[in-house]
Amino acid sequence: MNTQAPTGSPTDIPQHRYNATLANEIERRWQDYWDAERVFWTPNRTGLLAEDPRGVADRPPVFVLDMFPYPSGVGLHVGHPLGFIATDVYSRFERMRGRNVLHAMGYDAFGLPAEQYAVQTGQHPRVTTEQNVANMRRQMRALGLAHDPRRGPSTTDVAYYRWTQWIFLQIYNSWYDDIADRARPIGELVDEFRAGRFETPNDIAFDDLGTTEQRQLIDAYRLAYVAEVPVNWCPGLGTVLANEEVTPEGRSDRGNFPVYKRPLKQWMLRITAYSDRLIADLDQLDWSDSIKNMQRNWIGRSTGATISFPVSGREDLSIDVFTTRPDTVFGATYMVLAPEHPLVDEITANEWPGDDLFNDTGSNPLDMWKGIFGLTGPPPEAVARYRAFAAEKSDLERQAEGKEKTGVFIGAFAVNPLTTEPIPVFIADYVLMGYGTGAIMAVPGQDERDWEFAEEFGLPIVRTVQPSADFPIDVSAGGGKAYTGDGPAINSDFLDGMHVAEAKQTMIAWLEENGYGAGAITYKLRDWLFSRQRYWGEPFPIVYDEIGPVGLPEAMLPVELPAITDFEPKTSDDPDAMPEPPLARATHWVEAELTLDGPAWAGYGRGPVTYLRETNTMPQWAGSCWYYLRYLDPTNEDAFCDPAVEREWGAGVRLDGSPKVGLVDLYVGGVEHAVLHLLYARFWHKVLYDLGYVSTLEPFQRLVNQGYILAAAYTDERGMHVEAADVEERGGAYFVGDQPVDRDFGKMGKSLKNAVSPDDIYDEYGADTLRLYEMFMGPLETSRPWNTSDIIGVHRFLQRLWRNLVDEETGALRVDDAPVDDDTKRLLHRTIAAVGADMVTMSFNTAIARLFELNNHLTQLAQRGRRTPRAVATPLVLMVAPLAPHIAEELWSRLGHAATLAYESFPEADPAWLVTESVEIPVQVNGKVRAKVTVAVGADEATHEAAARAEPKVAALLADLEGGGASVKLVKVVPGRLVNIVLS
RNA sequence: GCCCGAGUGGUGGAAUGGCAGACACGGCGGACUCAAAAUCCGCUGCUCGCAAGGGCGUGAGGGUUCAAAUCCCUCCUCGGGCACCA
Repeated sequence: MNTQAPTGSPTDIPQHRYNATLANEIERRWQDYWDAERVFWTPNRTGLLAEDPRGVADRPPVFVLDMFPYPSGVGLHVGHPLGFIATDVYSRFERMRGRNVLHAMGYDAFGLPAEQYAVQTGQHPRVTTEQNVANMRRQMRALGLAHDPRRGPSTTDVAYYRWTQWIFLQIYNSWYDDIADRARPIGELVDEFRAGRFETPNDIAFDDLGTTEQRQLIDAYRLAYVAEVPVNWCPGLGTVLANEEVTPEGRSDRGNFPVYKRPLKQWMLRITAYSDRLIADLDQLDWSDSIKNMQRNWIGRSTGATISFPVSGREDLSIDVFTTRPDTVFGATYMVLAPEHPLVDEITANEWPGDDLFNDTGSNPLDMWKGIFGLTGPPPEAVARYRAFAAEKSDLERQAEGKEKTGVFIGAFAVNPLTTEPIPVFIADYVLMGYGTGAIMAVPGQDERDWEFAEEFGLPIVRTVQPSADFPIDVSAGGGKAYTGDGPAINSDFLDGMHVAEAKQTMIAWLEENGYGAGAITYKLRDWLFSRQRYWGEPFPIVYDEIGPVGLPEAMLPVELPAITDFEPKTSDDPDAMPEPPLARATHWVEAELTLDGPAWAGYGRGPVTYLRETNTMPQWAGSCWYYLRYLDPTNEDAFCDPAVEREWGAGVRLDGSPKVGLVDLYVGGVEHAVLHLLYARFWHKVLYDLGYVSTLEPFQRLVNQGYILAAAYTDERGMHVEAADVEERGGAYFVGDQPVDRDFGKMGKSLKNAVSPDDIYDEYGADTLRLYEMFMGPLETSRPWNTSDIIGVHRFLQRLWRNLVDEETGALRVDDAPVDDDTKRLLHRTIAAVGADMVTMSFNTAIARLFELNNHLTQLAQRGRRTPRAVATPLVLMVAPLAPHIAEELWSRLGHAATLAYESFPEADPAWLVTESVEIPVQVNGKVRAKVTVAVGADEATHEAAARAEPKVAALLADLEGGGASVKLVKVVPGRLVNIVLS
């Protein structure tokens, strides 16, 4: 594998051969040069970073962004930098296309691993974090990534998180105006109350309300608010988690600990206010359909209606339900509330209804309705028992039980407003408190879940949509199933005969007219749980008095993390343990005597008061919601980003030339952030947009999700992974020593023990080879297996490229200025055209293939004793530069250029050399290629046909076929492409 | 179950209606060498055939078309997302 001979004298190796030793020397030298000459310092047009020695600030702006990494202690493996290399190649290409390119790398450095390491070692997480950042910077530098070093903040920098806190305050100090459909400053809400445009409680004028009432009224509108909500409490981590951080199995995404639903007071961000805009604006983004679909599904918009069902015998009460099928109300034969629904306590009967209720049905289903929970006591006892049963079940158990329906009748009845019949009310855990109204009308005839429940509990089933002909129409319990398709309404009075869409419309109109409901939209998306009981995160800029939370004035930022020694959140196996954040132990910090000037409705103006600080911290997503904005203006101490600078970078265009709506031109990162980071960041950006701090509607215009690098992983007889590096192949089987092992493929990493370190690749081939190999493996978006033995191919290319320009023995340039033959010229310009086009679409693998072809052609010239023409060497080096920048800089320098090629123009193809005089095209007979003929470019169809018929093989075949009785039916000519002669 | 995406030589992949397998790895053969490495040249989808040449071929089956890896339908397999969301 080593490019040097393992034995033999050193004189065997030409002194100036491009091998790992030379590559490493070249790479280090050019990395030093780029730093020293500030080659990749990108100027802004205005503000603090406007210094512009190269005069490029007025070029069209392009902002290229990577999802910034978490600075882990274990360092990079070769799977990590795939996206970083791709954005680097693209950035360098765009710079050579005459753009002003912003490309930088920051660090997402708050979070659990640093904190857990701190817990183990007692070392402050800031220390390990900074070490890890330094280590990662070094590893990135070795790859030759062209980042502006001034623009790479860490989210843990106080100068950075000060602005994270500031943005949180903007969110806190805002409310969502549903009429204007945007966020507005909270002071304007007070204006609306004072002006009487918004109703106050009991119609008391806003200024006549007590301070507490004023504050509670206003707080209820804020985009950041404290609420007691059922949250995902993870005692094993000692913290609560966002829905997005909980796996479908009901465990923590990180650590895989069990997660329990508990009502707790927590900070929430009102992302649901943006549900519609988060869906609608996807249309203007250049993202893959799959990511857009994932976001749409996550937000989960459903249209339908809310309907009120009066509670029998309780004229003051009704049960509100949400349904997407208002056309089926005539088939609603029972109702189900979520077990924790607040109405349950109010309407649960004290006694089971008497037998007389069931006389007309002939049989008494009460015992079935009571089920196992209602057998031995009155309804309140059944409710209590069922609630205990449902709460005890973890989400995992629910999953395991599948769709087995459980529940219990609560002794109450509601009235179906359409049939006017009383229908029984149940509680069941298949109805979720968190969605819709937490209650449903059950329509077993048209809903599979309701059907199963109805069968289980002996409830009546009424079909209200006529099933299509191929559908089992047996509606008896056990005989049929729910019909969810379209068809004419039946058993539905005034809807009968209408199809679903029309029936829905008609029913909604009826409901609105008769006061039983209205059209409605619901979402699966919940508000964002924003508190974490951890140390290593951003402190909230919030204090509490006896009334509630108070936002700190901007002047009091940053709120720095207090120095403590015990970083560990209290973890437990006990689901009933309460969260206890580490910051609560910093008692001297928690208590703060402050004078906050401002309006009383915001909690201000109380003179010097001792407040208690918020002891939760923000989740890791906070810092990553806006880091790209800080890249624009990283040293600004007066604003998170100068609006003029944001406008400058937001003014670019999309690939098709139309104006962009997203700030970042190209964002590359892993698909694992499809709904977490990407949704949160869009939400924050839109709040900042509404408040006038940014000019762009969206953060990320074009998104590319890179695939993973996979690698062979090996398991022994026990199924344990073994170090892939220790495995040998013998006769198609795999062994560690004498032990046979099984091979499969998986994402490269620590857990599968199949990581390959970039350092090993540098040592053996150099960074340019690694860059080129990762780009050559396949399209950026697809996952592909790492295969160390394939690297030699791209390494050979670089060696040949070097050899074609530099004499391996003497180190002299072997380039001359003799005229270039036409074949070479045509190939050069075809290559330039193809590579340029591939760079735009980031098809780097095919761009590299084209460069191989051109270089192989030069190798063949060399075989014939021809030196490489300078007119080819120059553009070839420039085309290689974005992909393998170190060797390109070195060759560029040896070609006699004094300065970096980073700002040279990317070669442009001369159209004159792209056209040829004649072209070889296939001739098909009956759609099968039989021969090839050469025709002049621009020849007419008749000439094509004549040439095809004149071709000996074709002529012979035609004669043969015609002799057999066939005749020419059609001659299809696509000029310059092919001729197809069809006989029959 | 629902929603995406993918399936092409021994391998990674190319071709998005017009010559299937560009480019690369691997393999085979050759040149150079005492020899090896490195380098360079040639061949390399399967199959029948001494050859010339023929047949087959992009997960399976069907369809549209002069022409399908590419478009449509049905199915299979793999990957990803969601999942009692009313």
